This record gives sequence, C-alpha cells and structure tokens, in this order.
Amino acid sequence: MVREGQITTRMSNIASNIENYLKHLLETAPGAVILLQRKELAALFQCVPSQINYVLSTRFIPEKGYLVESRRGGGGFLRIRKLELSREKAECLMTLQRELNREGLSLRELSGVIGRLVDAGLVTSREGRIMQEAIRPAICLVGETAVHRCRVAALAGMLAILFSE
Amino acid sequence: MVREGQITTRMSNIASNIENYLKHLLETAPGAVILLQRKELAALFQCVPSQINYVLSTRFIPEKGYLVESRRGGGGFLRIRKLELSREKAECLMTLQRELNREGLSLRELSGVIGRLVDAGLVTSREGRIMQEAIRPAICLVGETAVHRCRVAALAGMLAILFSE
DNA sequence: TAATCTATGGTCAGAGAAGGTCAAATTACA
DNA sequence: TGTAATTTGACCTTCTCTGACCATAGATTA
Repeated sequence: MVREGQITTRMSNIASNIENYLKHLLETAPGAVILLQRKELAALFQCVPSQINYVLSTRFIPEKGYLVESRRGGGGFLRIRKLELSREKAECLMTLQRELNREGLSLRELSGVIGRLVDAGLVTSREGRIMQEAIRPAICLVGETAVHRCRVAALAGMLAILFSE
Repeated sequence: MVREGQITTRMSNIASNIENYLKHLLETAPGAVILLQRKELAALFQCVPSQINYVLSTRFIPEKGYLVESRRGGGGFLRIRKLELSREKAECLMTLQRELNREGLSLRELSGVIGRLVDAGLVTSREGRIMQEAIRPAICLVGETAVHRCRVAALAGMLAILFSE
C-alpha cells in the first residue's frame, strides 16, 4: 500500500519508470491525452508487453484520475487521458472512489453512492437511473465470459431506462 | 472504448483512413448521399477492392445509421447514405436492444449503439460518455474475478466522467 | 433474341497485427 | 519471514488486410 510522499527509497523498477514516463508525456501533451502503442512502449523499456497492462491497471485507473482506452488489431493503440479536475472536485472524487474500493462493499452501498450524487445535484435523476442500471447485477452471469455479458446486460438495462421516458 | 467521431487522434490504418474520407464526403454531400466506385476508391487508397467492403461492413452499417446500396457490372457503383433518425423514429432502436444478446457482438458494436443514441438526440453527450464508460472493459480487472469488480470499475469510471466536467 | 464478353461489385477464409488475460515465479518490503 | 508488488511468458481475442474465386449488369455479337 504505497502512498505518494512516503516513498523514500528506490523508484527503480520498470513499472515506476514507465509510470513516470507516461505521466511526463501527459503533462506536456496538449489536451492531456496521449496515444501510443503497447509494443513500442514495451520495446522502449525492454520489457514484455503485458508489463504495460500491469502499469496501466495499477497506476492509470479512474480512481487516480486517468481514463484508458484501447484498440486491438492493425493500427491498434492505447490512449491515456488525464482528467483535469478542480481541487474540490478532485477531492470529492477521491473520497467517493476510496469508498468504492473498500472490501466487501455491497450493491446497496454502491447504489447509495449514486443516490448521494443525485441528491447533491451532481447527477440528474435520469443519469442516476442510468448508472443504477449499469451496476445492477445481471442474473445468469456465470462463467468466464462474465465481463462481456456484464457489459451487454448493463447496456441493455440502460437502454431500457432511456426508452422508458 | 472508441466511439467514432469522438476520436481526436488515432493510429493510422487504411480502414480508418477510408472511413474518415467517406464520412467527410458524406458531411459535405447534399442530401447526405454519396455515389462512388469500389475500384476507384481502392485505387485512391492503394488497397485491394475487398478492403472497401471491409470498411463498409464494419463502419457503415445500419446500426450506425448508414445505408449502403450497390450495383455490379458495367457502370456499377456504391451508394452510401447517412440516415437522419428522428427522435420519434427511435423506437426502431428497440430492436437493437433485442439484438444485444446476439453472440459475437463486439464491444465496438455495443459502443456504436450508444453513439447512435447520442446522434439521435435520445441521449445527451454526457449521458453517452457515462454509458461508454459503463461498458468499457475495465482495464483494472487483472487477476480478479470479475463481475462485482466489473461493476465497481464501471461506477468508478462513470464517476470520473461526471467529475471531469 | 440468345449467347457471349467485359466490367463491376461480393464473399470468404486465412494470414498478419495489434492488444488482453492469467497465473506462476520472482523480488521488495515491513 | 510472510505479504504485497512486480515481472514474465504462454495463450487468447479482436481487428485489419489480402487474394482467390463468385455473381451480376450491361454491351456486343452471332
């Protein structure tokens, strides 16, 4: 459980080097967006490509204010975006997301987070319903294709909300 | 994931280049209809003719609001039309929802459905971004099993979207 | 008119080009 | 020394590109 500012010793592992490199790129990038290729980045740091995924999945997550998109196949890419948030918003977001990562968080509690956003006027009630639908547990999500099925179910539910108005 | 039209930068591949070219033509074409020949387009982009079919069948599909007609033989042609979908007609999209459970539906296709809703004015662009985030494959699911993490990741991503505005 | 020729576009399977996932092995740290 | 973070590679999925072969429309000719 490493927190910024507590690190006194080494930063000399590949993951941190890549992290720093990407953050530097993001700082100087117009729009705080960078576009790159996994294998090139891996080649640059002389590591296996999956190392890049490790870095992205541990350092460039929404909780930390980053959004990552990607595409496979020829012309594939990774796009990393740094969200530019005001101080208050960033803090509020942090708080909420810290809450999300607590262990054993129930669906009801997730749902509660959305409810509070609506109450606070940060999210319209319609947006709130869309989000509720997105996290509603879809029945029959057994097996390995669970994640994709989860997405399909979420989208189907969101469509239902949208069309019910 | 990637929603066409929101992309600001992209890795270059032939398919995307052709896609952009055609969309540009469509934007400036009276009646949102263009008429062209497969082999000429292929020659323009220095690719095999079937590449054109690939682009048409992956990017200019009804789900994304395009209609393609063609004719073979001498004087053959391709006609591509961008459909104007009125809000009233949007109930057609209900069919899409029925098709969401079709096997082999890719994330891009799911994403395309959302894009279509935005285009149709059924969904605000902000709502669209929320929804895109909800179906994006959580890149932070490494080594975890899955569905609940997926929901948490989706909500985290949606929060990030909401706070970035 | 029927047969044939020629100019198009269509289909499909396979190769190639990315990125994604998982779990075991290793390393760093408290 | 035990736990968490990192590193790696085998294997998977998705997207793109190509070419051989197919189908059709219109023009030409017998």
